[in-house]
Amino acid sequence: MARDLRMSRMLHVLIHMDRHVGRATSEQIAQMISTNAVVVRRMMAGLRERGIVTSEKGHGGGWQLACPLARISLRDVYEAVGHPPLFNIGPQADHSSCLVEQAVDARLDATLSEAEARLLAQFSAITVEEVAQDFERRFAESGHSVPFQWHGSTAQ
Amino acid sequence: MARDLRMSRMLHVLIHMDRHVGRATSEQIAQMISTNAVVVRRMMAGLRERGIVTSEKGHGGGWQLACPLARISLRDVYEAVGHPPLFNIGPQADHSSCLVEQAVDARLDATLSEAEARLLAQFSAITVEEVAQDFERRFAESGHSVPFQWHGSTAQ
DNA sequence: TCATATGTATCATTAAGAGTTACGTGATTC
DNA sequence: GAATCACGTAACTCTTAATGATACATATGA
Repeated sequence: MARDLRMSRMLHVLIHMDRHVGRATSEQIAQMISTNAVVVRRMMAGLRERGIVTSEKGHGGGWQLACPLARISLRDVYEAVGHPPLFNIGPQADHSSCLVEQAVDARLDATLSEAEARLLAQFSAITVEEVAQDFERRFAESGHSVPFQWHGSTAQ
Repeated sequence: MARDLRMSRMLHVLIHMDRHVGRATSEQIAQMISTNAVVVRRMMAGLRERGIVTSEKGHGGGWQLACPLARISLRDVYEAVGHPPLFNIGPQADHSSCLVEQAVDARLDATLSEAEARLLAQFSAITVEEVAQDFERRFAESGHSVPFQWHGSTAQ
């Protein structure tokens, strides 16, 4: 597919959850981001392992934030969804016996690694709360009457 | 597929071509990078348009460097192979009416755009000649008797 | 005129994310 | 304790983009 959407989608979900009363089911979350409940559980599993969200089974179950958005960085979310490869370009994974190819791969790897480190540092410096505030500004400018646009069915 | 290999492969090819006497056919180049001659022509077309290489048809034809490696930056090569998307992560391409999603996408796009600009600046600052010198160092340390490891059949 | 090599359209293959179905397990409600 | 709800997860299919392969046209040189 085009590219990995998990980080973007999880940020979207986390901010909605922060404004969501009580628990949200996988089905409700799936409707927020226009996808399937199984896809949601797959993504959320990584966040649960890191203590960002909790899940409960059975009646009244679902997902809930386990910490304030101010304590979650974009880096945390990136790692939680499985730290997918950042770049779409780069050398082949396997090693060649050709010294030219080795030199090219090494130089490209080094350049990309440096860029990756810088980008991850940026992610570390941005909290989900900051992004939520971006949304608040947009909302204030829009003049809507609800704190966010709720796509799915009403909360439990 | 895993990721876009064109930039890496083209760098590999350009350095080989710089050490190659006369013209190299698509078939010979394809063997250098273990692929198909048509794939090579597809990649090289972009380089020809930018004046990096020239091509000749018929007997004795093939590809030839049109300028010294010192005049070609990694950025030039990146653009020549069609500037493929740099990142494997990011928001969905289409726009949503959800203000939360808009805020997330905008913040992510901004962060990635900044990272992209920095990486492209890095690419602009590195010439293919520098990478060729990386190879020369590796070669000197390896103690081989030929200036590079030629994978294909002997040159014309 | 024939062999050679590029130019290109068209289709097949491949890899990874995303989507879907099916079924198991635990928790709540009745 | 039976039914229902919701997560947990395995095992598929679908989609997309890069890559690989085939076929054929065109141009060039021997």
